[in-house]
Amino acid sequence: MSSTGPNSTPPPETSEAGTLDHGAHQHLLQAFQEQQLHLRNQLVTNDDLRTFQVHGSGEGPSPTFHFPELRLVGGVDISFTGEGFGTAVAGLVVLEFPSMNVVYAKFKECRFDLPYIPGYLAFREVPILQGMVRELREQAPELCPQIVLVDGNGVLHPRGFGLACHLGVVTNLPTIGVAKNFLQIDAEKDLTVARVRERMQQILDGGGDELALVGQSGRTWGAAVCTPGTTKPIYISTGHRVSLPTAVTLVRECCKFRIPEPIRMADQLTRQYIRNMADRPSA
DNA sequence: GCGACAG
DNA sequence: ATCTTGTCGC
Repeated sequence: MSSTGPNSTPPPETSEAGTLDHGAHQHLLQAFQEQQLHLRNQLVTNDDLRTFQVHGSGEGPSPTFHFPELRLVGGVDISFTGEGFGTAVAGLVVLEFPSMNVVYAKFKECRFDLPYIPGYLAFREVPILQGMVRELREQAPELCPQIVLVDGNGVLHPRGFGLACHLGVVTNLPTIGVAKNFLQIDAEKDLTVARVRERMQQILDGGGDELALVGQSGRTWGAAVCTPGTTKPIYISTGHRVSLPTAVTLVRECCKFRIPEPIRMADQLTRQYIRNMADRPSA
């Protein structure tokens, strides 16, 4: 092929743990994109009324006021062990709503062949998480969550189909995306990290705590929310079978700290599992 | 070429 | 994501 001269000939081999060769996986990413475009047609953006039916009509701040039918909320997270860049542990937890008591927690060791690429998080994480949801349904169907909070974005994503959407569609479970950092969307040039931070500060100064993430196109991608006592927002977006207003309300009601409990527990317990793993190397 | 970059 | 204990403060 034509490129540079025969002098600076690039080495043919690159595969090995930690080597990020986007070119070598270009075809896989393209296939993955096409798969996503099909799945995206199945995305549901309105509320699942059985889960989110509103109780009463408009007064009295009760913890369960908005979601009288909601009992179980799930949370998923994947933590890395440090032993090789592809070695990780995935966690799926289920909490009781609104007590936020953990009633189910499962972990699974796994390895990744492909690197993390912004915009393609689902490519790595969906397979393992989908398997864990299937296992839960088989082993303890009575503990299957009515909705799952995912550590990553929903429609707040370059192709409008982040990890939360993807996991929601393939499992047919309602999902909400909760990201700890803002992912810029190429098409919305005005929605940059700096601008969002700036506008969020204005909201805070005005006594508010929530910023609608509306791009120049007019589309609402999600919301930046500073949960009580925090200045650094979390970025909430719809995954599947839920509306943004409902997603924001539910996430708020799951927050004891900055990160909603289901995700915080999934993260915390997964790390704990990794620590205990080191003591017992006997496989 | 440069910047941006969920976990 | 991860390297990392104690510590300053409401």
